[in-house]
Amino acid sequence: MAYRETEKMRQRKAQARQRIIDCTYECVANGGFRSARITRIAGLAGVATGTIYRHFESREDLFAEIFRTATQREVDKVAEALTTDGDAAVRLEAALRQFAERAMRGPMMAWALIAEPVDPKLEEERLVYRRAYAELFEKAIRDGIEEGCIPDQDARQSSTCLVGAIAESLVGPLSPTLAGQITIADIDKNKLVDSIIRFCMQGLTGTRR
Amino acid sequence: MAYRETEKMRQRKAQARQRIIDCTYECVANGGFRSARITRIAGLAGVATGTIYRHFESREDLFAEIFRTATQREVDKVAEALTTDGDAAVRLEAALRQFAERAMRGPMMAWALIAEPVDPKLEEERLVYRRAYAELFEKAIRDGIEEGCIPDQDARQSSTCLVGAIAESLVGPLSPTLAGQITIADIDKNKLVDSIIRFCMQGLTGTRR
DNA sequence: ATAAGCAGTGAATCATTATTCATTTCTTGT
DNA sequence: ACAAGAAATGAATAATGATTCACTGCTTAT
Repeated sequence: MAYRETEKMRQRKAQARQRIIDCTYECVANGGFRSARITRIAGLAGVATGTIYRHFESREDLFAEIFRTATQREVDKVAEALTTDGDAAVRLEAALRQFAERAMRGPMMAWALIAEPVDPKLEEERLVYRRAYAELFEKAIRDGIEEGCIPDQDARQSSTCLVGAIAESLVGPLSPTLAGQITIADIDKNKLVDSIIRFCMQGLTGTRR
Repeated sequence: MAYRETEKMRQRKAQARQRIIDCTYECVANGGFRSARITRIAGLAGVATGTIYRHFESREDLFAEIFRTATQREVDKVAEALTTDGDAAVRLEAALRQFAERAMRGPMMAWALIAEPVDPKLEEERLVYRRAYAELFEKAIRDGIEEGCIPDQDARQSSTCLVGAIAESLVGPLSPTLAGQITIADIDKNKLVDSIIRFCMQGLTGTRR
């Protein structure tokens, strides 16, 4: 035996893997999953197409990993927003705002995660992702019910409605035919986010403000 | 000139075309667009694959037509529900209920129309379709604002939220991996529809009931 | 009956990309 | 320096289904 995997090699491989991930992320953030061809990713990462398959089982697998990573990043941000000061209703509002605003800041990636037509395997990941958001919201709603700042309701159902209302409201503005071509003014973005949130908070609290 | 298209022939062609449409509809209602292969549709309709192309430009075109037909049927039903007696809020509630209940009655078709990943051209049709719903709701909301039974708000934005909240709430229960395998009891369906609608109506009116 | 022209046919073609794998290049321990 | 293995390569392959088109067979008007 002459060759034995060494630390240096392990690192080099890890780097290549990371480079592939980064380049895939970039491709997706640029044109969605559909347009992210293996050859293009390989080219960007400076490896041969075959090399991709030494690091990932398949294209779907690679995409699933990107999806999870990107998702986790977003979900974490929303979770973080839920830790701000204030009662549960205030925290929820902050979280909803975080969700919507981040989506508008990276529209193509948001579209890819929320609405782009994808293969069944990725679609499953997407359901997990939407569930993750819904669960965060659900928890906050329950807290609010306990605190008394949100009236009693089916927290799970309401959280699902929240995710749907936001996602639907964003799909139009995020659609890649529009995004990039039309630049949505910041003031419009704010108005959009505000009105989404008003609807959502009313839906939750049954209270106008 | 010896052959001239006659009424009989025109009808026969129209029949073939209709048969193709019907069979495509059936395929889609059974397994969504993705699984509706041209060969299968042709087989069901009792024509050769080539014949499909004498009636439709392409698969996408055929699908677009099915999509529009199926959509129109649904939108009409919702529009009809909006003509019932009562104030705008009551009418809206009836419409939302119609939307949700019909979706649960034909889950696979509903999924195909609402959530199935489809090609870009169909995706465009889908946006039109969602817009159509949103516009109906929007009109009703404006009516409600005038009547005074719904508080002043961005009707367009609210209508979008309504569509999103309902669609999202249904996606889980409609998902084809579940639908057909798990049979949702009628009582659960009713509960689901009720809680979706409660959220939506609160979101609109800012009033608990 | 016949010829002209259209409708129907379905096997063969095409297009698109992900994936493979025989070959080459690089690493390592002796 | 060398042999043993591992990693990288990328041209060739595979798989999938939509679409085509040269041909067959009806319909029609005379």
